[in-house]
Amino acid sequence: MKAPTKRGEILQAALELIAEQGFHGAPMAMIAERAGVGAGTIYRYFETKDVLIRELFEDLQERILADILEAFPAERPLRERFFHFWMALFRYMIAHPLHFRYMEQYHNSPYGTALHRERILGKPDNPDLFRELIEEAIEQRAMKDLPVPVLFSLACGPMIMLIRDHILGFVRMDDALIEKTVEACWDALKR
Amino acid sequence: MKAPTKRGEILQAALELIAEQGFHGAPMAMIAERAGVGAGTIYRYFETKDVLIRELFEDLQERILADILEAFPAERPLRERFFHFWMALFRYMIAHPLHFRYMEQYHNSPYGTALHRERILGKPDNPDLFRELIEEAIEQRAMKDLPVPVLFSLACGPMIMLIRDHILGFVRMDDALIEKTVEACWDALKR
DNA sequence: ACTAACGGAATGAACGTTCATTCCGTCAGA
DNA sequence: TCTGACGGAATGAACGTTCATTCCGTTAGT
Repeated sequence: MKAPTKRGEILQAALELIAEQGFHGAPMAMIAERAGVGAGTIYRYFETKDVLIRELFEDLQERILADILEAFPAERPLRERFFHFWMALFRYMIAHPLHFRYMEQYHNSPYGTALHRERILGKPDNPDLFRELIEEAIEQRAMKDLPVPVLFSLACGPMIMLIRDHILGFVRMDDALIEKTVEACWDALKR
Repeated sequence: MKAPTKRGEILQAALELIAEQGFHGAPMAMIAERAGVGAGTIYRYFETKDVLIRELFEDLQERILADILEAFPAERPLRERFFHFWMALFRYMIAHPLHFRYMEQYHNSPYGTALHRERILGKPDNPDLFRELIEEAIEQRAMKDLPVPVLFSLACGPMIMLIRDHILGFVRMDDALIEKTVEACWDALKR
């Protein structure tokens, strides 16, 4: 399929260890070992551990966005796009639990806060799909009259908690249940 | 008012450092310094750093619960109790941002997962106020027909995100906005 | 009333461990 | 033979924890 490059092996090893054990449980030596690589070799591809962590995050972010954008019904009504967005994200995370766990670790760390700040304040060069969705809905007066961060949290909050609970095995989210959940979020948002 | 005990000083110092900097940013030496205490002294009060962290969590948990239970309208209708619970929790966290940040750090760590498991599976000796609220609502058929963890996340998820955003200054939650938000959550939950 | 002995509380230098990073000898390909 | 990629031992900083020592309020003896 794809010839595994050294760089790729290192990223994959870091992903697995950090997702499963957190940043604590992923020392460079262990990442090297799992990647089948000398400890020093990592530094040929990543300047520091920090850079490795950040590049892995950006890598995953791109892959996730690409997945959601695939078959995105850009021309359909708002509600349909809202549903597509969340269903796709949910399914992706359930199919790639390591990606979710990594993103979670990343967000709950000093890295995460700076990123969140950019999202809230709407960094322009990063086309934030969900943010655009919300802003369009506000224009159409389809949503409750609440500040953007509140609307944002009404949708994101439950999703994130539920994906974690599913991955940890506390609840089984099948397609029907995901749809019902997205529906409930929509009820929270809609005017 | 209260004579500050050494134990209390240590807990307060740990709370501040961990809430502000995370577990990483709070080495024992630094906690000792801020508490105005020798490094070794901490070990007269807490067996290990682990124990210190856990006892601080339990201490905060108790204080928060006591605050919510104050003036809790136990005999009023479900909806009113739901509103009281979330309004009180919200106000408490906004008034005590360090407590919130500490709880967040704790939950996003190995400590947190075990705890969450107990909550979801319903450890009986810990009277979980919100869980009881949900279960009563299910009996009354006042809520959507969804599994408990889903209902749970529909309420908790947004609240947690919003309290963080408020503390980080991304949104200003005043009493009126909090009420509107709780209302939106209720819309997500109600049948 | 004064002092000397006592003992638990407190201290912080020192220890052992863990980690990110660097260094340098080795080896494969050109 | 020369070059640069590679591995893994070496390095030093940072951390949690320990322990020999100091400090100080209390007590017992005179």
